[in-house]
Amino acid sequence: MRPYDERLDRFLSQAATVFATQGYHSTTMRDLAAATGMSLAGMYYYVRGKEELLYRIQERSFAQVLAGAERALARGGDTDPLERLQAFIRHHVAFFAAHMAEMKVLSHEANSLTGERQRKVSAIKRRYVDLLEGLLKDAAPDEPAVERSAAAYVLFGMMNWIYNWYDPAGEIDPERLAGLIARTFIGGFAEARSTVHGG
Amino acid sequence: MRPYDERLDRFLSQAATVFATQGYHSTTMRDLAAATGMSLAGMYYYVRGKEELLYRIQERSFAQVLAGAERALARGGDTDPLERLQAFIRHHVAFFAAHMAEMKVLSHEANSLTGERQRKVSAIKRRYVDLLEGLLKDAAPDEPAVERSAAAYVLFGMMNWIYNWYDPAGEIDPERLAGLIARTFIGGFAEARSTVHGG
DNA sequence: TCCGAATTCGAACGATCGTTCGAACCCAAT
DNA sequence: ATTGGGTTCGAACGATCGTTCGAATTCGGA
Repeated sequence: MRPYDERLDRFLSQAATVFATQGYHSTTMRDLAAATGMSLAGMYYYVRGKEELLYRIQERSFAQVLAGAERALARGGDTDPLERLQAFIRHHVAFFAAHMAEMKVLSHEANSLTGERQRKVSAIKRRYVDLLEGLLKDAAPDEPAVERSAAAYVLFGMMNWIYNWYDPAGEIDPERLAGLIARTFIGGFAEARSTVHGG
Repeated sequence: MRPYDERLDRFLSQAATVFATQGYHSTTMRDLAAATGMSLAGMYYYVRGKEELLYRIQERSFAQVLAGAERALARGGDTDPLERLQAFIRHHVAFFAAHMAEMKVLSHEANSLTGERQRKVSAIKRRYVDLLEGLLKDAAPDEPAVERSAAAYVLFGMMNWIYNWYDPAGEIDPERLAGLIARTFIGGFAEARSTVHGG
């Protein structure tokens, strides 16, 4: 990897940490200069502007989590729909916990991009949501599409909200949290199915 | 109600809508003036500044949802822990759906306040979280406090995330969504308990 | 050692922000 | 008609923002 790319990567990671802590809009380019040790003008050698910086962070993180999820599903080799669903959840939570800053920026600043950049990130998000909805379709084929879509977002809510409260270094390690969420959703998912259609 | 208070209330509601749409930080006082029909300087007769405007919105919404939850629990008269938990969930989701703008501002701009104002809103939030944790304690007395706290935040994630995707005027009406979330969590909650402690 | 490209940076620009201030306006009571 | 407090507003201020530009610096290959 070229020195330029390494420095860019470091820059993106450091910026993600600042964005996660202060929020995108209240972070100034001067804050980023102070946090990275670069000069104010120097950052513009690596990035066209503040919004492209946010875009690069979001695009990189989303591509990673999407590729990671597909890898986790392929590696598992599972054929049981519920086990595949569980694998997806475990990967998402584990990745989230391991990359809190980037994932917080991805979740919390989802509407901070504009125009073409907004559209590009939304396209990746769509693929990721589709991936989960496909898993839910295999797990509950008789479910109406509307409820399945709602269930997908309910699950994403459980998982993405953790940037608001979870401390990866606290008492609950990421694997335990992933298990808690997976059991809560899958258990409730099965329960809801039998309740909705049976009574 | 005095005309002044009515105009203030209208102002807070309109401002909440703009904050919910554009985000707090990228909303300018000039945007608010245009949306409310007031002049730029005129708004300062009702509010000390932009941050106090956000504070008034958050404080008002949080007080409402907290009081509403306590009322819903008292009115229900339920003694069964699971039914009380369900009543809490139904109220929270229904209130959220009925006041999307304010609740989005409350959820998404939770860290946009500073100093004393931040502390005051956090204090109300603490009371609200404690209320839910108390319900969870009644529903699962043997659960360790750490897991119960995590479960509370997982539930809040399911419920508060809806500002990212839910359309109250869409195919799923609020009651149906509340039912979906309540069944998902309570079903999974029971499932998780038996799984964790049983094997 | 020297050269040219890659990289860094101090200093400044124009734009936009939140806020302020004093005057103007409205309206019920005198 | 006049007063006076409640309410609105045009205009401007100082601060801070993202960005730019040309010069300075660094550094590997000849």
